[in-house]
Amino acid sequence: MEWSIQDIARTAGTTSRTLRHYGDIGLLPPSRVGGNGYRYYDQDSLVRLQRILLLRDLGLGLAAIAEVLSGEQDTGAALRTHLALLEQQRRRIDRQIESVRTTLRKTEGGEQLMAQEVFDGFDHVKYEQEVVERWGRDAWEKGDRWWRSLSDHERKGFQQRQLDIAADYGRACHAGRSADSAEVQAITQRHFEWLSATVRPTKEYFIGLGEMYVADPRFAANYDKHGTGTAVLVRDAMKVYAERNLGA
Amino acid sequence: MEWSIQDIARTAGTTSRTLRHYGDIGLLPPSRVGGNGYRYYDQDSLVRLQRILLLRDLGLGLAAIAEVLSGEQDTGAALRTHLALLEQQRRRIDRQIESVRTTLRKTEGGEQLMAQEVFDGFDHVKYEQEVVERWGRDAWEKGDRWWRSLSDHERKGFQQRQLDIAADYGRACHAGRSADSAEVQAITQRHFEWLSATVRPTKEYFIGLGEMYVADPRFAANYDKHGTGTAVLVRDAMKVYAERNLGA
DNA sequence: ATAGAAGTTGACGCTGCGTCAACGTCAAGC
DNA sequence: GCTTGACGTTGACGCAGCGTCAACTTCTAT
Repeated sequence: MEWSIQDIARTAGTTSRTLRHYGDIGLLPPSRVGGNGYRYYDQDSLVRLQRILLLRDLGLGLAAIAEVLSGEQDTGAALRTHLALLEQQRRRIDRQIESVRTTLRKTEGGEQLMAQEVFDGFDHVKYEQEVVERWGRDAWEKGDRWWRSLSDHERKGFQQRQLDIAADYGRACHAGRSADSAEVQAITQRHFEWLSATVRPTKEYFIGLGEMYVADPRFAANYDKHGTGTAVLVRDAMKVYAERNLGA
Repeated sequence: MEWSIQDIARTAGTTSRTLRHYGDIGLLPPSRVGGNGYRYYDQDSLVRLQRILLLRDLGLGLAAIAEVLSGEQDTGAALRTHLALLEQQRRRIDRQIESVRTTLRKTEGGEQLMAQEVFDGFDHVKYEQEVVERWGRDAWEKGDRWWRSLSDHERKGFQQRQLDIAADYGRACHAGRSADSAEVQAITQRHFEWLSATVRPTKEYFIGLGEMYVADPRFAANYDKHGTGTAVLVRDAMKVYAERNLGA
């Protein structure tokens, strides 16, 4: 028995375009092509098509399907590989959903849509290269191990303390305090302690970090959102603190 | 302050190609373009870029991001829409994972990779149009309601009985029984009863169904996998059964 | 002055078809 | 025998979001 392209398309629940596509890429050649160029399909074609569509519904790509059907790859292996891939996707989606929910809560709570608490949140993977360049691989690895060792709760707490510090800087800035004022230096003291949780900052490190805060808008934005100029104040305060309290 | 394209790309953790793309589509134009064509970005650009990347990490499309950032669409609404979309995707993935697992179990169990137990598994949605054409909308809706009313367990059982019947037909065919033999007619009796669970088949319906089994490879394959010619035997047996037992 | 790094503008590639466009075929009715 | 309409064909573009050459021009440092 032989069917036209539309016949096959309809019975299999797909479209003629798809069939021509499968023909073009050699996945499902017509069993016969008429002198007029018409494609005709037989029973075997249809069985093959069913398998293709089945695998496709499972989410496999056409290339993978071709491999399975040509027997180059056994079905079980292909499915297991694909399963792993699907599970990975699912985790990704789950993470995204979580992130979106969080972001949603934040924006609904009136917070600005801002970059994550960069660095202060230690997005280590993303900034690994940069951190390594600036402070050396040792510092990176140490910080990373430490960060990973924390529980979710601890991480949140750590970030929260950072947010509080930033907010306090902001208020001080708004109140017109100078970088070397006792008030600001007290905040910087907390800032220093907060940072000490990971690496014991040296004088240069601490000053350099301060400069980073203004030079790199990713960081600056996190402070300046509490008022323009806060980032500059922070930098100066850190410099003063370092020179007063950290040995050469 | 002003940065080159690479500076921005590095600090934001993306590539210059991406930035040019965003420039091309108007999502993030450079703050300045030099006489030599070089792109330069300022602090505002970077903040905007951060927001873009944040939203992108949440999975939003560039078009959606553009809307949000231009203020045409409020962030909350966009995020909620997106959240719904993500959840939908997750359900899809979950279903796929389930299907792949099932298929995997089946193929590992030695079963052939075959099209699902078509029709006999009542893939109603897929074949709705066809069923309606052949047997009318009433029959469809009745069958559909019935099928939906079943539990998963019941559905499996129903499919299993069908598989058993098909296998028995296959054995009878292999043994050379004729369509009007008592043995085959006994199987057909079960077949009829099985079908009666959904619609009380009329004579014409039952005969027509038999013809469908051979005319349509989707169905034929499900019988002929037990041996070539089984589908034909089934058709004939059904015809005999209908004429003997079903009133005009 | 010259090398090498970094910049530019195209343009193709990838996935899986949907969707025209422009044109040939075939069965049916007048 | 001609028209009509349904169905067929082969291109080719479009889509999302950049990666990846390619072929040049510019900046920077020696």
